[in-house]
Amino acid sequence: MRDFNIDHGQGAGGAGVGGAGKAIDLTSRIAAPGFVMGFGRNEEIYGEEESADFVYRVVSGVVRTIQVLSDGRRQVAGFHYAGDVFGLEAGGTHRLCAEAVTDCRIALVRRAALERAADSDVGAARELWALTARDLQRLQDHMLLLARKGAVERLAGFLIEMTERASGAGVLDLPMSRSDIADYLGLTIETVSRSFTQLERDGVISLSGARHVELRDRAALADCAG
Amino acid sequence: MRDFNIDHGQGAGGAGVGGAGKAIDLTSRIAAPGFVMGFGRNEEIYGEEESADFVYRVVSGVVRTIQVLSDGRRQVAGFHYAGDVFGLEAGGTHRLCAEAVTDCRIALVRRAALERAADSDVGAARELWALTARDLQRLQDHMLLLARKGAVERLAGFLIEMTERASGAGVLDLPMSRSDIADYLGLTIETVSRSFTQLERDGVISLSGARHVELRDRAALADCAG
DNA sequence: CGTCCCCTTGAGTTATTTCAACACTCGTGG
DNA sequence: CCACGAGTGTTGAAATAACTCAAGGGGACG
Repeated sequence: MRDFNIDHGQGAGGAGVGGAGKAIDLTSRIAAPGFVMGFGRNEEIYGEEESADFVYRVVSGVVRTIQVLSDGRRQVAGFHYAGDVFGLEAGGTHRLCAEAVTDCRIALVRRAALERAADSDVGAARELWALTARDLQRLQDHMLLLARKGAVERLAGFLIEMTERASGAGVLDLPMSRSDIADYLGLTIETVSRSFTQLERDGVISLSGARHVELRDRAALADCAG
Repeated sequence: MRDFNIDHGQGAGGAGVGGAGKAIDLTSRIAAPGFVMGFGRNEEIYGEEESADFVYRVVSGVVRTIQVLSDGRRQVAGFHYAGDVFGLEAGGTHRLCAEAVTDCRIALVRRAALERAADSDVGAARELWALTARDLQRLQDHMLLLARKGAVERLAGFLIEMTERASGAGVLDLPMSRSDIADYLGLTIETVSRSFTQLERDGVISLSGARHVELRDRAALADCAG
């Protein structure tokens, strides 16, 4: 977090949040004097073991949170899209690190401000809890995928998850690399690639370039996901 | 939850909690008029999709929470020992189901009571959040294990996790079956069994019966866990 | 003493990884 | 404008880890 590309001002107004009220909006209840920073592709937003002084919200772009094993094996814990909050910890330090998948703008909120808000406002406290609970729930589903599903099932599950997040347009845009997908799904890039081709051969999806996926048969895709 | 084996009274006093203050004690801050129920081995405590009217605390015995895939594939999400709280949901329904691994006694607390407490007492609200956050953290570690580790590493990781929970005695007691362990680690019972034998061959552990494990070389075990 | 259940072990199969080669895209500089 | 190289994705062939199927062992309990 070295390069200060600060975009001071009403960090709230930006892109992404509003919408159908689905995304929990940290700033709706909490008077957060957030400021916005820009990050370039693959830039680190915060590191593992760093003290968790801030909570982050994606204004635009995509972010990944990752965990690294001592010997270098990497696990992508999740992808975060516009409106998503990440980096919220109950304890004092970050357990994952966060990196920009694409160029992105991130709103920062001081953790201390949230603590204060939670201490006085019951609704705010509940909102923080809900955010953590939502992460937990997503992780449970992901755990089932990792523990019990085959390569094609995992990829199908991933595509469905991404459809739910990105705009509902016919063509799904995947800003992350094969390597990111592989590390999210607990596979190798080769297996991810082969699974893509298999889904395409089966007529479930159609690829145009590596990052654009057209979902031809959503029911079949859901089927593949198990 | 059909067989009502209720053991009314001061559900708080029971076994398990106290200790070194490590376990978060739901009843310390929250005046919970909990009551205690007994469950037999393999009995269901609550089911998936059941409405989450209660939160549970293990008084004695061991509990597993599980997830089942439509085609029957099973995933054990976690094991819960005396003092552990489980079944706490931010939403209204249980996402997992819970079963008794051994005969056990479980303290039940009305969810509504907790909600009320959280609305008036900031500390209680924070405690609920902390419980969820702790689950989340454990799940992140587990996800890394599932996604990126080999069979022996997974088993070693499991044994270390269990040592941290059970009493620190030299011999570790594993009340759960090989099938439970396999479903927790995303393996088959055969692979779990083979991994046990390999750790024994390598002089890391020593088995006496299937459920008693002596940790001969804890450093080597930690090594195996990666 | 026999039966049941669970655990272990072996042998063959399968899914995924590993290693290696090749194709595509996209800037950069000649 | 084309050649080049780096980065990224795909494909093939061989190796390997884990799974499946099958058989046998041992303890608990009637």
